Amino acid sequence: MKTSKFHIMTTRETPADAEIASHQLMLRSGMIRKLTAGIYSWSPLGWRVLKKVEQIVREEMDRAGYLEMLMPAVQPAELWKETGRWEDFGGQLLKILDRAGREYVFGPTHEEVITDLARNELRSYKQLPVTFYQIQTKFRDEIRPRFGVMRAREFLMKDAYSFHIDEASLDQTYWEMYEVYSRIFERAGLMFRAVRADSGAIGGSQSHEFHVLAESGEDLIAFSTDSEFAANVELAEAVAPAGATPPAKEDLLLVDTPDAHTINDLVEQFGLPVEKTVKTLIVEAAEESGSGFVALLVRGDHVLNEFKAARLPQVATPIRFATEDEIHAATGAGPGSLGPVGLKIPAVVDRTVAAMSDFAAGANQDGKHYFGVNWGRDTELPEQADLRNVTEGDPSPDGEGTLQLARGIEVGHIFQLGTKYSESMNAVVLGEDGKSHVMPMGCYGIGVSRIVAAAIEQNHDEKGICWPDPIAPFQVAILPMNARKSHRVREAAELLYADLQAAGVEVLLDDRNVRPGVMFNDMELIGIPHRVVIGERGLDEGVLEYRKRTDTENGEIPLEGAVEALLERLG
RNA sequence: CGGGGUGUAGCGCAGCCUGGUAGCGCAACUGCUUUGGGAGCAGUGGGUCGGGGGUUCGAAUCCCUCCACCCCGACCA
Repeated sequence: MKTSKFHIMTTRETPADAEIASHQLMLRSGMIRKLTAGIYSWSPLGWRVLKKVEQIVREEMDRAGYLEMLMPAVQPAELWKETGRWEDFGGQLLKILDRAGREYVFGPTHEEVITDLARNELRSYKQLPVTFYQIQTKFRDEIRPRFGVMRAREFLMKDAYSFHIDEASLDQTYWEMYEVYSRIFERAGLMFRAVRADSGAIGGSQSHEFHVLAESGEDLIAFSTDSEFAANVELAEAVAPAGATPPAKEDLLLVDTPDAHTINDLVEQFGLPVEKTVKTLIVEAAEESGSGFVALLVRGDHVLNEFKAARLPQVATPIRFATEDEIHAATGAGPGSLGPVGLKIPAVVDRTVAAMSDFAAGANQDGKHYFGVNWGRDTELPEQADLRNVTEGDPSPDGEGTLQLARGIEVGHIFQLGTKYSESMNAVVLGEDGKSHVMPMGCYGIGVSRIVAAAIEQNHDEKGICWPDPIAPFQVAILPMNARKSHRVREAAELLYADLQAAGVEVLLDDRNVRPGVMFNDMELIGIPHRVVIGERGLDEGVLEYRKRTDTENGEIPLEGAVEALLERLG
């Protein structure tokens, strides 16, 4: 491709409403253009990248023996009413009417359609297991679309669905899919982690999310230094401290702390180590507990995990923090002066807190704290539970290694659905035993368009995008210097261009009559991984200038055999 | 859905408070010069000032209303 024939639409200025790097760079490089909130056009340049990702996904799915198909984007409401999701899916479901006033949805996902197909087509266990997939535009009416195609309303997704005679078969395909997904992200050249996700209300089902690691990720994940363990921070267990609680060394001391209303104040004003402080949070109690409010205690530098807290039988669901007035009424003190000693309401302490000694906490009197608090001696140790978010350095819940934290962008999700849809839609086959069996199902999604944005988040610098080779729109950019004046340069560029194309390389020749700086900046912004500069100077010496996008220094390759030399570098 | 903000040339913005015939930078187009890191000079084109209504001799500017977009939150997991 030549730039003169390929619509390059780079911009120097950053659009005002783009916040994160990938969004800015996709707009500046001209990969996408916004049509309306959360809905984007993909330019010829962007489309090349999207197709690359799509093709990697397709090849790996095909290789695993999964069957590609295409389902309708527009689906009748009846199917969604059958599974109850017409109501349950919520506002993200885009409902549309046809001219006769019949109700439809624009598919945000396709469990209903595929299950309908399966119940009509699948009759015998001999046809199982089978996995169908499609790569298709989905629409979810996000409450707040943002970050460009990262969280768009319309997006490209690969969704797959598997059908089985029993749970064991489902489990087998599930783990197979886990490997397929891992290969896909590896092939795309991305750093990723498979993260165990919440099995949640559905219970017992396996579920993993695949996250591309990037600082701007919306999810915080914890993973072990030494094992495969990885989990969303909100779901990772904070392991109870090993070893016995250190013995008390200090006496209980009531201290005037008129200006200390937060843990920070306490640490700054009294020079206490934050690990020796405890904070007390008051939430509404479950009705049957009859106490009105419950205190939750975590170490000063720890963060209460609302998921974990909400699961406590003592705590009302949904979880609600007490107001300042309620706290006063329940404890006799303000929120900045609460603690376990002399507390009038029931409390639950984090397991880390339970193992602390000689710590500081509010005295339940305004403007006073106790220092040197010890369990048992100064107050009864309340019930213990895992209440906090894990932090970096915590032991891994699986006992191997310690936890590290990283931000991730969810680009894939695999799930053992079980019979949720097959049961409500009566998708059954005859088994070997001659009886009807409801088919357990799995579903497996990959956000194809999101991967493009995630890849940029993970691979960019101050000049622009740094595509991993496998998903770059072009592999090589040829920049002729002053081609207008130099027929030698022009000819050398055309020759190399033709030779690389003949060798099957995707190459972009910048034949625009623009200054070199423009070419350099555009090609770096667009992120083409390999750059060849052709100039009179080099031709005199029989060399071409070569530079990898992520390198900081220029290299040279001999004009003689340049194609072969380049092919080697493309890997 | 609640709160906040913004809509003026393709992009980024000023003008609005204090009403008087719409401007700057970048981009685009033409010509000449220039060509190893976003060129210089000269010239040109481009605007329903988000839409509708009102006040006024006169509205980008003031008032009402609708719409769109952005940010924070809630929701969702």
